Amino acid sequence: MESQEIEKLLLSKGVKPTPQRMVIAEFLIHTHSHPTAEEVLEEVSTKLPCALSRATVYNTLNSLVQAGVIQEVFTEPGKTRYDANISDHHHFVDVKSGKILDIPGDMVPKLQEQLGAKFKVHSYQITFYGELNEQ
Amino acid sequence: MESQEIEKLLLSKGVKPTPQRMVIAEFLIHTHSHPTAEEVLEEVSTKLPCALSRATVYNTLNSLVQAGVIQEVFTEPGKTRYDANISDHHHFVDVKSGKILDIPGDMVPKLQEQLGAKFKVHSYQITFYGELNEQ
DNA sequence: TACATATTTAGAATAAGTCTAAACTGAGAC
DNA sequence: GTCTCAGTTTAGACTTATTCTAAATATGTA
Ligand SMILES: [Mn+2]
Ligand SMILES: [Mn+2]
Ligand SMILES: [Zn+2]
Ligand SMILES: [Zn+2]
Repeated sequence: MESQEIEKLLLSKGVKPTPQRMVIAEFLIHTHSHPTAEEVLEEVSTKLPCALSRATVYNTLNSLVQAGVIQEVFTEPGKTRYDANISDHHHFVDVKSGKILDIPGDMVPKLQEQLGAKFKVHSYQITFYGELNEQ
Repeated sequence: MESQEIEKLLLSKGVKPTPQRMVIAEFLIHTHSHPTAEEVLEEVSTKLPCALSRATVYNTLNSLVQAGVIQEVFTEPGKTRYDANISDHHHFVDVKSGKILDIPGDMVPKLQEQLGAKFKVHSYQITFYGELNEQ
């Protein structure tokens, strides 16, 4: 995605595209690594001429979640990860490498209607733990 | 479950049933509330004639997870919850009350085989977020 | 009893995340 | 062009969940 498209995306979601927000959003949109806030800070601060504070990283991540530009991913205790892929998808944790891969929503059956009348499901999240097979 | 059964359970899993471990295991086995470590400490320390330290609560919870007597449940960032229900099941978070309910595994289709040859799934966890309907 | 080992303890340390109050920025109003 | 003000960023303090540490206790065995 081009920088200009990202700028338009933020504007369309009501987030003012400041330089700090732009570089964080660009990083998230261009990676598939599901980084933590700390990883975002490390990666992004090198690409910036000026300093970038921890508070701004957290503020920006929370704003982008709020605005629906990115989502939080919980796969392990004590750490929140961030994901610019907001399409219908789930996650596969390779327990060997710790890598987190996207599993498209259509690779699993739809579960929205499975729980009957008692539960009104807004959303659901499947986390798979396992190993990537060779090749 | 009787106290003696719980004692046998711990012994069978190689966990020595000390008084602290017993009272923590009993509390977890008798609740459906998916408590945090802090909640376990609060609840259990009132039932004990002596003091119970935070470290022992965390050590015991980790030992019980290790031994397969209980499992960790991640439904929100920054908090680990504990669950003595180790049967095949998933979780429903009522976003109004915050309550976490068990969803038996057979209420959703089996997903083990869905991901094809590339992924070897050891386990998976579905978290539903939504509302409980009336009645 | 004596010794070794496992367990528990209080409190220090760490790490993720939030809050605060001051400094900075940029878009109008004049 | 300066003034003003709301919004943003900042460094660092703070909070909270969890782990670590080193000393004290309990347990099991010889
Ligand atoms: Mn992608
Ligand atoms: Mn039950
Ligand atoms: Zn993803
Ligand atoms: Zn459960």
